[in-house]
Amino acid sequence: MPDFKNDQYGTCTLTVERACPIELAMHVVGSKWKGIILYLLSHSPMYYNAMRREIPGITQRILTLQLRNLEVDGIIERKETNDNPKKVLYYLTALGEDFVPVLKSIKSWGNAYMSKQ
Amino acid sequence: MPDFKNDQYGTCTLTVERACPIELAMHVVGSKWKGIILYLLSHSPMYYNAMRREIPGITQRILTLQLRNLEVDGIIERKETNDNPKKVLYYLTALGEDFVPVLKSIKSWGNAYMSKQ
DNA sequence: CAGGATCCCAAGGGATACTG
DNA sequence: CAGTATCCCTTGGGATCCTG
Repeated sequence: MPDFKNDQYGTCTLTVERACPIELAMHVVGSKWKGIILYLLSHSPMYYNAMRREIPGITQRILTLQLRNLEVDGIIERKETNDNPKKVLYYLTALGEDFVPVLKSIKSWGNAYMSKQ
Repeated sequence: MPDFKNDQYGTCTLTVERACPIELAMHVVGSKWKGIILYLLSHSPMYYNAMRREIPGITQRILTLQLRNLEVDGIIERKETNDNPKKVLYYLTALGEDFVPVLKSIKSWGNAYMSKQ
């Protein structure tokens, strides 16, 4: 888990709220790829390469990086199998599952947005 | 309005969906400050400097930049008064209003996240 | 009051090659 | 299969000063 006492979120100065749940949420999930990754995992746990195939534009480095970030932030977990070659399964934590409804509302708004262009 | 035919969202290659409403939504609102800005505007229209005061960490350049982006993307609108010196009022469009429930769910998840640290 | 202009920096992201 | 290792580049964001 990250140490929020020692980063920007520990000393958030926004006056409308005593803290910044929105900025915090944006920090955790608001990158180019995290939304898609979480959307995939909201349907079922997935192995690394399966995820890669479902997100054609992403590179291995970036996918691994984003997965690590989500893991550190407690949104997902990874589990290695004993197979050879080994496989790594990624899945949502309880916190990650809690985010699924948020993701759904983001998705439906995105769809409405696209239809209005 | 941006020309989505000529950017990445026009040729999105994600296979799970024919298009990427989530990536699109993240693109539109997923920056460090946009969430806060929209949250403020969800309560009431605001003048430029009032917004600045409510978001202490932001610089003028960045605030203006984010407001311009949101305006181009059709999420907010700006209206100048005839006062001297002039004032500029920012407020949500219908599309922006549609995003408010999304923002609320993001906020409540963020609060839950913070309480679990 | 609501910005524009300039300069600068760090982070996120991308391309490619390699490996236990 | 699931990553590392390098190298590079663009973008978001920040600091400071100036203005109609």
